[in-house]
Amino acid sequence: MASGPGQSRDRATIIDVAAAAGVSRQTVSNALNNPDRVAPGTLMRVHREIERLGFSPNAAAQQLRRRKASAYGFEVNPSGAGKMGHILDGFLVELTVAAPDHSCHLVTFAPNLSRLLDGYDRILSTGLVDGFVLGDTRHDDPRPAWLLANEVPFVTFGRIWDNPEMGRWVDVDGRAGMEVAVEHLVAQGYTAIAYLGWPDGSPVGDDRRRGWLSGLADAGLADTAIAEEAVQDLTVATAAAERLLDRLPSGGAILCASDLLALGALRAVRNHGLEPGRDVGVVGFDDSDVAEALQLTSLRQPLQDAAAEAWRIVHAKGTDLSLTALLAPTLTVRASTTPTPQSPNESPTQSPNQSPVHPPRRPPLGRTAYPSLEEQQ
Amino acid sequence: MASGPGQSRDRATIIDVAAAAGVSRQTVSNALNNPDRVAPGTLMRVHREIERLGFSPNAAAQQLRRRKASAYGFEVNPSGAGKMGHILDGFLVELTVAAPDHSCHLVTFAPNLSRLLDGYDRILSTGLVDGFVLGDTRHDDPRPAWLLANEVPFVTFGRIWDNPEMGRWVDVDGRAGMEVAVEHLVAQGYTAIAYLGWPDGSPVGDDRRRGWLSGLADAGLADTAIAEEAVQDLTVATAAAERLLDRLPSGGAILCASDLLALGALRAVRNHGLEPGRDVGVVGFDDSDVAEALQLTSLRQPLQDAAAEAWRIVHAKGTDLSLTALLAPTLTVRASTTPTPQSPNESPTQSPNQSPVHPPRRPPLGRTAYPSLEEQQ
DNA sequence: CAGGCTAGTTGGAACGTTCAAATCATGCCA
DNA sequence: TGGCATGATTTGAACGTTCCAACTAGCCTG
Repeated sequence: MASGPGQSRDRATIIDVAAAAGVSRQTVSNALNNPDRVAPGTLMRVHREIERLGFSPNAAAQQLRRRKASAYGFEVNPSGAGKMGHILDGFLVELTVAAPDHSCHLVTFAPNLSRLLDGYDRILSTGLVDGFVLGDTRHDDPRPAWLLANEVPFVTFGRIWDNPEMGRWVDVDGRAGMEVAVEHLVAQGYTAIAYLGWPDGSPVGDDRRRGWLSGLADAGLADTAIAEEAVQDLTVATAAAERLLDRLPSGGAILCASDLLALGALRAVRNHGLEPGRDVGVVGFDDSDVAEALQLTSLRQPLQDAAAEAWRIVHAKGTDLSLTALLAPTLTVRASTTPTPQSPNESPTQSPNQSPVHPPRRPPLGRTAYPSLEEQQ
Repeated sequence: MASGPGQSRDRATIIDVAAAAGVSRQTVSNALNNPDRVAPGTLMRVHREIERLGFSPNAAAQQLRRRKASAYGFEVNPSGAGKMGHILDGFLVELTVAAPDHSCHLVTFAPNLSRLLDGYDRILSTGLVDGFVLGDTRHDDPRPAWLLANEVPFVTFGRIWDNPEMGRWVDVDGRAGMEVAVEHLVAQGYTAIAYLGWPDGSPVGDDRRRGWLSGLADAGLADTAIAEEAVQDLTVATAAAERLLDRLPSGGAILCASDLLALGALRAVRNHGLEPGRDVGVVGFDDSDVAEALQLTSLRQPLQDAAAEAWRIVHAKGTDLSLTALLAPTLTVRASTTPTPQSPNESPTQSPNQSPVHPPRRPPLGRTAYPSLEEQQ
C-alpha cells in the first residue's frame, strides 16, 4: 500500500518533462498542442523526454483550463437494454470505438424519469460533459428544443419526426432499405411480395411501408401488394402472418418491418407445413441475434457509419439545424430468402465497412467471457 | 451565438456563492463536503444561495484538486454488443443507474486489440478514471494481475476461474440457478430431467452442469441423468436435442446451459411433433429477449444486484482479494415449463428487485424510440 | 486571570494545464 | 547602424476547487 488507491502514483507532469528537456513548461505544451510553433530540434528533444517519462497530460487540468470536457453524455435506459433489436447497445459501442478519433469520450448516465431534463442539466452544469448524444427520440421529446435553447451541442440517433425543421440527427433510411430488400427478393425469383408491418401512425413503420410499396412499383409488381398489420408481439405477428399466407400466392415472400414480426412469419410458414426460403421468402429488419440464429435474411443498420456521422454533427460549431445524415441499411442474406439450399456462410452483400475486428462467426453465449474460454480450451 | 458552444455560459462558482452568502469560499466548500463543521445558521444561508444561483461544483476542478476522477472505465467490445444473451449491455445499464449512489460515473472505452493493456494504461494515465469494471474475463486474462500490480482499483463481472485466489469479482451462481430450475421442473411434474450443455472444459458450463446434477440428486432423480453436448450453435444444438429426445422418457424435460441451446431444444421438440411445456419441459439460461418472445422459461441474472456489488467492491480501499459476491439467478417461468396451458402473463417468480421502471410488457422494436411513439398515438 | 481547548471561520497555496502577453535573439532592410 | 518584423521561447496569470495551517472568539479549567 505504498501509495494507496486512486490515481496516487505520482505521474510525471508537464513540468517534469520541461525540466528534463531543458525547456519551459509552455514549450512542452506547445510541442503537444501547437507543434508548428516549436523549433524542430526542440520538438524532438521534448518528445523524447515525453516518451521516456511516460507522460500523459492530466485530463482534469486540461478540462479546467480549456473550459471544455471533451466528453459527451449518453443516456442509457433500463427498459430496453439487451432486448431484441435494441440497436442502441451497438450504437453506443460504435460511438465509443470512434471517440478517440475525435479525442473525446463518452459518459453514460441514467435519466431522471420524473423530470427528464434534470439529469441532463445536472451532468452538464458540473461541466462533466460538453453535450449529448441522444440515442433515442420520443414523441413530443422536449430535449432537442431545450438543448438548442441552451446552446448545448447534441445529435440524435433517429429523425425528429415531430418536427422536420429540427436538424442535428443521424438516421437509417428504412425506406431505401426496404427497396433493396424488394429488389433482392425479386432477384431471388419470388413473384409476389407481401408486407407484414406495424399499424399505421408510427413514422418509422410508415416509412418502411412506403419503401416496400415503391420497391414493388419499381419492380412492376405493384399489383401483388397485399399487407397485414401487427403490433410488436410474437403471437399477434404470427396470427397476422397466417392471414397473409392464406392470401399469398405460391412463390411469394413476406417482407417484415422488424425481426420480431419476421419471427412470427417464420412460425406461420412452418405452421403451414412450408419451408422458409424454399417455399416462402421472409425478410426482417435489424439483423438481430435472432435473425442470425434462425438464418433470417434481415436489413442491418450501418451503425459504424452512423456513429461517425454522429460525432461529426455533434462537434460542428454553432447551432446549424441543417446537419443531418440519412444512411442506407445493408441486407444480410441468409437461408430465409434462398430458394435453393446453399452453404450457410456469411452474406455476400454484407456491409464492407464492418468493424474489422468482428470475427466471422463467434457464437455468443450467456456471457461473452465464456465462449472465448471454450474456444481456446 | 452569444457565448458559443461548449460549457461557455458562465456558471456560478463557489466564490459567487460565498460572496452572496457573506462567507469565505472555504465555508461554502465545507457546507458541501463537511456540513458538521459549519454553524447551522451559516449552513442554511449558504444552501439558500447555492439553490438561488443554481450552483454546481465544477467537476474538473474537483478532480484536479482531489486527485481523483470519481470515474471508472468500462470496456465495450464490438464483437458482442446486441447479441443474444449479451448480458453486458444490461450490466452496463445497471452500473450506470447505480453510479450516482456512489457519486461517480462511467466512461466507456474500446480496447486496443493488439496491445490489450495499452487502452487501460492510456485512459488511466490521463487521470480520466480511477479504476475499471471489467465486464468480461478471458482465458489467461492479463488484466487483473496488471491492475493489482499497479494498485488500480477494479472489479470483474465473472469469476476469474483461471486463478481462484484472485478476488474482486461479482458473479452469478449458475450452479444454484440450475438447482432451482430442477426444483421447479420437479414441482411442475416432470419426471425425468435431461441436460443439454456445452462440451466439458468451460468453467461456466461445468459449473452449470454440476448444478443440474446436484439438483437431480436432491430430488432423488439421479438415475434419470442423461445429457448431450453442443457448442453454441443452433444447428448443432438442435441435432443434440434430437438425440436427447430419443432417449428421454415421456413426461421429461430438458435443462439447457443457454437460451440458444434451449432454442435448439424447442425446435427439436416441435420437430418431434411435440408441444413444449405440455409434452416436454424446456429451460434456458439468461432470460434473453428470445426467451421472452418464444415463451421460454429461463434463468435471469440479477444484474441490478450485481451492479450494486460491483460498486461496493471497486470502491473498497486497498487490494483486498477476498472481496467477492456470488449471486443467485432467478427463474422466469413461461409456457415452456407449464404443462397445463395458462394465461401467458408475467412470471410469478420474477426477481422482486427488478427495476421499477421496467414496464410489464413493453414490446421493444428495431429502435426503442418507436414503440413508444406507436403506443402514444 | 493566564492558559488551553473547541467550534467556526478564513486566507494562502496547490492541483496541472493553457492563455495571453512579454522577452529575447536573429536576420533583414533602409 | 538603427529600426523592425519574425520566429522561438519564457513568464505571469488564470481555470475552480480543496488541503492545510492559521486565526478568532468564546468558554472552561486550574
